[in-house]
Amino acid sequence: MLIIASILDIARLAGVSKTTVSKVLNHQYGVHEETRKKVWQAAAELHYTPNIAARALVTSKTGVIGVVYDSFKSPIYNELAGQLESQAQKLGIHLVFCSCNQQQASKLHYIQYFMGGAADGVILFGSAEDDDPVIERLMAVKFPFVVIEHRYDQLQVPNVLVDNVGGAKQAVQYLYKLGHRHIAHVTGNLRHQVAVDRYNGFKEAMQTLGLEPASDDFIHTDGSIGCGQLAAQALLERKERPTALFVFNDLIAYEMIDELHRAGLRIPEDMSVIGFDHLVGLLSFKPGIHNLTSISQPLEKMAHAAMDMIMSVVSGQMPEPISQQFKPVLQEGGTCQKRELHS
Amino acid sequence: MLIIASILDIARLAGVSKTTVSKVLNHQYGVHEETRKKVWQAAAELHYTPNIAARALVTSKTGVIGVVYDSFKSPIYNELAGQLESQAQKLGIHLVFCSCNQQQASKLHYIQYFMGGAADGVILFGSAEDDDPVIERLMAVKFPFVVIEHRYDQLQVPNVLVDNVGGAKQAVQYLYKLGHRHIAHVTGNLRHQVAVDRYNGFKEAMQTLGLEPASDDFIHTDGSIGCGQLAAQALLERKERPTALFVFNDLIAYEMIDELHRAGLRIPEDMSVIGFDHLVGLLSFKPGIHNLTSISQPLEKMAHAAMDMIMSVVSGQMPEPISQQFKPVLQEGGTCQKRELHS
DNA sequence: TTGTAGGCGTTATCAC
DNA sequence: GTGATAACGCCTACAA
Repeated sequence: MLIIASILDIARLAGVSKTTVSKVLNHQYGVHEETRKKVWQAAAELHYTPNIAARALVTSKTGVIGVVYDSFKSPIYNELAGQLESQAQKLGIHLVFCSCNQQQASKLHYIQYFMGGAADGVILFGSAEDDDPVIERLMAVKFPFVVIEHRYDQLQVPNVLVDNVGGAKQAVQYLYKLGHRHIAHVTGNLRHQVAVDRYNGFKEAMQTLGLEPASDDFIHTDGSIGCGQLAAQALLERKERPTALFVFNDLIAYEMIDELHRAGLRIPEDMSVIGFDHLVGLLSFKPGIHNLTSISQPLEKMAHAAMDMIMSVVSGQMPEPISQQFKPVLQEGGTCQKRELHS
Repeated sequence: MLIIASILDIARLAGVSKTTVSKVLNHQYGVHEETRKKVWQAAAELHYTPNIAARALVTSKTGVIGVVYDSFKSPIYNELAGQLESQAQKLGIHLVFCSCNQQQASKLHYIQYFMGGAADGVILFGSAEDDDPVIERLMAVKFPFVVIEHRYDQLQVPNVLVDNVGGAKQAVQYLYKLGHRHIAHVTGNLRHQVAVDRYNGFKEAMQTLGLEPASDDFIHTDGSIGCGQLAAQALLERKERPTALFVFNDLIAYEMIDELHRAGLRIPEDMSVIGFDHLVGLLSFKPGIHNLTSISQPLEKMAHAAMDMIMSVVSGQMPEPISQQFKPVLQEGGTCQKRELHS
């Protein structure tokens, strides 16, 4: 039922051979002006659409890079998507995105789809701990890929990431300078490398400062929507509360602030809160009570680096350096407050 | 350099023919148990990845539906993406998303990519007025597609949409019942059908109620980030202000509220505001001062309908009905207030 | 300047 | 149960 015309159809209509049509459609050299016109006219008339499957089959190039997400739900991913798009547009290549909705099987399927000729390379986004089979697979067949957010210390994997450990340390040091001594950490899903890194950064910074967080100064979440409410409730139940919170990311921080607020706590008077990601700019259109203090990621630079990397991997050379780490920056908002030390 | 194994490689390693390998990998019937085992083992050993380009070439089926956005920037699109993903997962098919960043040329390229064998059909998202060449193209070659948000009264185009005219009318009637008589409308980008429909709905409802909006009761925006600030400033400059605003969408409404607030106006005491899209649920993690009153779209139902439609179009039959319209629902928040009539 | 022929990796038809 | 062989639509030597 589909009436997509092929080169052969054009050739017949224009009264020339397939080769000539192909030449006109691509290289455009060594063809008579007359013939060329006829071919273009026939192509237009037939609404010719090149079959990229067939073309990819013979050239093994599609001009497309696939991007695989864990989920479309996180605003930070969306922001990065926009940045990647801009870069891609400049480079004249095209990006297609997909989300595996946290399902590993689905992720593998998409990878296969891309490996099997739908893309020249993939950008993997996220740091789920069970990503390893996917990475192994890609490495085994030497399919071009770049990872964003995950960290591979052993393997030679092209990746761009943010120094999450350092970012967490910055947060702790900042709170310390403000006079806070009892600081709690609300973790993300520790099955993701990002969450582990921020967790470790927190612990290290605390130890360096001579502070020993108690076990209940770690409030664990799974990073899902609504987990901030639960975390806040857990916090509220304690008799002795910390004076400051370093929260895995802004989403959770906002959720917690909302819940703490509801319970009558004032931010930052009763509790200082610092997040991660610095989504405040992104959400500026929604006027909030609080302008969250947060650690920001240089998304534009990261997108740029990731695109450069994938392009060079696709063209056959390992990027130099193979891994790029970016420094996050603390952005002061209005959710942290100085604290007198004689508390 | 890529070392992706083919069926031929497996055949050699397993000591059988290509045909047999193909049978094992797909149909799984009429092959000896012994042989089957050998083939699977060889496939695993070689990290076999089917070449979907080649497969698509002969079967003209990919199991993938392409989704084309105007932009990744709008939160409502993301929400819908999530819904579509859920539906697709249930149906066992895969979705890849791309955004043309408002560039028509880019959109055409993606369409060609999908038409040329990367997908079995496409879902088009948005209602830019210059989409027509894309639609024409798809119709000319009878490539399966479904449109969300655009409205085609003349053409037989499979589409799902929200009754934007009706939604706008609801908003006006609601404000009228609250006692408002001087109502202004902040438009979206009128080059998009959605914006035009809401604009028309507003005008019709006003006329029906015997209210005649002045020309400066229409504040025009292009729908871009930051346009709400400008709209609010335009509003503030006027000597005689309306008592209520019907705003094209929630983003703009939030931006305006923010700006009006800054200028000392209280919402809803000094100005009632109603938006469209009902993003409040989506942004619930960021505690705001205001819980916006808004017209909500039944995104889940729409995603469901769109997926059903594209599946039936792909399988060769026109969906019945060819167009599905959904009713938006007014969700009361805290940004609209009763107004005494003796103003 | 133009045309012929071969092959990319897969599936499908039809012999053996 | 198994294996040749012919497409699918395209590109690209190489030949005319």
